Formats: sequence, structure tokens, C-alpha cells
Amino acid sequence: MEVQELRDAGLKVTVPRITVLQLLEAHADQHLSAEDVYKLLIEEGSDIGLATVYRVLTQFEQAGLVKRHNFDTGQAVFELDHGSHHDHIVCLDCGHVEEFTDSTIEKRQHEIAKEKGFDLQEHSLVLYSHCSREKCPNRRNGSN
Amino acid sequence: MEVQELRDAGLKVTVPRITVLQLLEAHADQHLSAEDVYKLLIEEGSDIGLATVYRVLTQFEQAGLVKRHNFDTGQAVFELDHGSHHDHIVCLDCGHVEEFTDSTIEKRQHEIAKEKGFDLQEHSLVLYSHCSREKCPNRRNGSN
DNA sequence: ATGAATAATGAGATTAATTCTAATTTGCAT
DNA sequence: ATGCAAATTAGAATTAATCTCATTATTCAT
Repeated sequence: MEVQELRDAGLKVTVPRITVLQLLEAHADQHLSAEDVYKLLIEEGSDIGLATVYRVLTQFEQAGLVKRHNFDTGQAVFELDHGSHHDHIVCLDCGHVEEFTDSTIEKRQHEIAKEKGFDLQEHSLVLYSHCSREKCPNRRNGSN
Repeated sequence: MEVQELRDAGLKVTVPRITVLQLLEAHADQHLSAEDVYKLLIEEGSDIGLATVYRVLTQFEQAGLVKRHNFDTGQAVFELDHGSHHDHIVCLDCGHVEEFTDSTIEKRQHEIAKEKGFDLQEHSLVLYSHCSREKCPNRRNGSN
């Protein structure tokens, strides 16, 4: 339950934190911006402040509960950090995000950092593409 | 010469554009933010406006003359696009940037996109690390 | 449970990066 | 040279995110 997750993360249990955590869990398949989180909560009737959303998300990030991603979209997006690392592939037309991991790439990254005398801490790999989903609003599949 | 590069890129030849292009060429080994470019030009005696720098850099990007990178540093940085693609490894302590390419990774990226039904357009791979340079102001090499 | 100490919240102001606006200037084809 | 479209400028505006500070809520020890 959210209360326990917060305690485990060493965070004080407050209404906004529970609310944000629940929302993230309800949208675990998506990558939401702080603004998205705020709007969804307001729609739900919560009267949280935008500043609080930013604060809570940043705290969650520091506590290791969520991951923040800076794609080339201007706004940072957040997702629950369920431990397993993954990279992202983002559709340039519809913003659709899929996740993947590739052990070959992971391995090479460490080798490269080592070769250059760097101590790899983390990395960001984002593929920008056109997806082939039927629902993609800006498909370029021949017809377009 | 810069004038010809601009013509080839289909851009009208103006003083600010020549100036920015020359500056980028003089700093071809660095990754400069728009603000950096602006300040360097002002120091040089040019009286270009910041808005112009942003606009020119964006035009250059669209024309394929420069590449824009959104590292996790808040400010976008720019570098001349000399055609050869490369990825980046950024020191979390001193901001030092090195470039690299790895054919294994490049190949896997295309394969992954294809598997997922995406048509790969571009990608961003940034490794965040601690470097081992003597001059790194925040070295964590045992001593720290 | 209760209250004091401490930390968190919310509203709005603030900052930082970037983009827009509208008046003026410049480049370039004729 | 001339005119018109495009570019420039300065400053205002916008956007994302952070900070301030008065208020409120949570925790921990009792």
C-alpha cells in the first residue's frame, strides 16, 4: 500500500504524497509530466498545488521511487521506478513511448566509459522514430 | 568560407549569421549553449541580440548546420554538425564532454527500432559519469 | 490520545531558458 | 539603385520549474 511505500522510502506520509503515488500507479504504463499529474489530480477532485506536485515528484525521484526523463520534448516526464532499467523509443509524430533494454548495448556502454577513463554512473538512450501504430495521428506510411 | 556555407544551406547571408557561424567554427571542439554563444559574441564586440542567437541557432539546426543536444543540464547545447554522428559522455562533476561512436551500438539501435515497428530517425545516447582527468574540479578518486 | 517540534503544503511571486511581437533594418533579385 | 520579402532588434511574453513564507499537518515522545 502507498503508505508503506512512503515509510520505506523514508518519507513522511502526507495526503499529497499518497495521492501522487496512487496516480502514478494508476498510470504505470505512461510517462507523465508534472503538469499532467497536476491536471489529472485536479480532475479527480484533489486540490493539490502545482508546486507540491513538482516537489513531491522530485522527492520521489531522490527517494528512488520514480525516474525523471528529459526527452527532447521540453517537459520532463516521470514514471514509477520499478527497478528494472530500460531505455526509450519515442514516436516523433504521436509521442508514443515504448521501453526496451538490450544487453549488448548495456555492455558496450560500460566498456566505452572504461576505455575513456570514465566511471559510468547512468545513461540516457532515446531513439526518436516514426511508429507504425494504426492510431498514430501522423502516420507517414506511404499514404502521407 | 561562411558566406558560401550559408548560401549552400539556403539561408540568406546576414551579419549575425556569419558571426555566429564563425564563432561556432572557432569553438568547434566545444559544446556551447545559446547563452555562451551570446556572451562570447558580446565580448568580441559584436552587438548581436540574445533572441537572434536563439533564432539563428534554431535555423542552423533546421538547415543541418548544427546539432542541438538536450543533456540533463537544463540548457541546450550546440555544436557544428560536421556530418559524422557521435554520442556523448558527460562528466557529472565538471561537465566535460567527450564524443564517441560505437558501431555495435548503432547497429543494435536500428535492429531494435525495426523489431518494434519504428522507423528510426535519430537517437540520443548520453553516458553520465565521473571522469578521471587531473583537472576535474570534483574528482572522486579515493581522495574525495 | 495530546501537544510541541518539525516538516510539508499551497498560492503566488520568481527565475531561467527560450520564444514571440512589432517596429526597423537589411539582403538580394530586378 | 529600388522595392519587397525576410531578418534583426529590444523588450515583452511564455513556459517549465523553483522558491518564499504564512499556514497546516505529521510525527514522536509522553
